[in-house]
Amino acid sequence: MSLRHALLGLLAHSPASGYELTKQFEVSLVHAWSAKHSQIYPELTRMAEQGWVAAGEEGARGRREYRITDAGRDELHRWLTTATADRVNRSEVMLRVFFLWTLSPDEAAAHLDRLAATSRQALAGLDALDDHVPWDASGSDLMGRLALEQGRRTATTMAEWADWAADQVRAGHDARSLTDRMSRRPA
Amino acid sequence: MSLRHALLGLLAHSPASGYELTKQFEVSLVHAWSAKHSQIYPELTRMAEQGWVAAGEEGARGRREYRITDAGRDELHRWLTTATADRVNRSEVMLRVFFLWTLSPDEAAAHLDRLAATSRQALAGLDALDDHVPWDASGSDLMGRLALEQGRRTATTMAEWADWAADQVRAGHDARSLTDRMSRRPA
DNA sequence: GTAAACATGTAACAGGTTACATGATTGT
DNA sequence: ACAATCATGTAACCTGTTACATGTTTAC
Repeated sequence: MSLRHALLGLLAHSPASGYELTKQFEVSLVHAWSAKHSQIYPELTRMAEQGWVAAGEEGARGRREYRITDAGRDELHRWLTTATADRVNRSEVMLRVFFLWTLSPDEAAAHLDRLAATSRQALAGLDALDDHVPWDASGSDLMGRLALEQGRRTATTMAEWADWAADQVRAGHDARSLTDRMSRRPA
Repeated sequence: MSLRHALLGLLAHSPASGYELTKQFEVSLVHAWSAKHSQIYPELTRMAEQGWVAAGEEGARGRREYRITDAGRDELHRWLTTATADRVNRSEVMLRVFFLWTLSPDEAAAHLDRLAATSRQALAGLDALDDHVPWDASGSDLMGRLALEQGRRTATTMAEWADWAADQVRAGHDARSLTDRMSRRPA
């Protein structure tokens, strides 16, 4: 389960309340993982029982701050260094592509055009995020910037692929057979 | 829910039993979605109740074949053409990257090297798949090849990013501050 | 005073995985 | 005869989302 490790990672940076952790999922971590408060609060309770985190005194407005324990840091390190088979990619976007053949060529090409536009919008959003985040020289901000760059490259790749795929579909529509025109990777 | 639509998409190609659909998830669709037979069988029952698919007679070994109905085709078309906000990306890979700062620079760089290697393995797997699948000129095979190309491009992007990120981490380790050396996108 | 933000929790449900359970047919 | 593959189903459990529910503090 990744949620526990996401929480450990956030708490490794500094102690925080469930409320604050929820906000961090909404902002900094949103492109990698997400979680609602209704999942986070019970999870923190279980992690405290397990000894990975420790709950502090109850503060103002019932705020309870959690801090990571040594056992928690050990578990975080174990999770980061033990190679685990990654869970299968689930992509609704790609699922749709598989079934685009059931649409008319015009509809399919339009769908791919929209996909390219959406990817470029996502890219613009990441650029804007980069501009407005006050990055410092800390290790965690550094990794945040590496992750952001990954997002940029992935969004760019998706946009360029969608352009290419739309071209392929349109070329196939114009000619007798799309297959003849498919550019395949060089042998 | 995407499972229903994945099943509709597969049945749009040809009628099939739950068993056959399960196999198709394991093979052709595995890079886009996955589902176990224990999820597929009850889902087909519900879809039949809803009128999106129709169950045929029970054949040998209790085999029951489902075919898509007109209502099912309508729903598939609606799903493909109605723009739906894509569910948030969940990536355990990127989640780990966010927390690499808790490791030593050597460990972090090694992690990114492994990530690059894994991506190149995935790329090789996709190339092998392309070679051994008997593609024909049908629309569904065409879309399969477009999706495969997307996988190739994404894997390549990930590998190149991981190489770059590992360099950044190592450069930061060698120098006083990693930030000075981070290449940022041009304004 | 009142709206916004802080702060925490529970319940019901949907989606998905693992494990349990059974039986028929085909190939060797 | 035995193993592999075909073929279907249920139950328990885990993860995650939406909705319900409550009370405090700060800023205007």
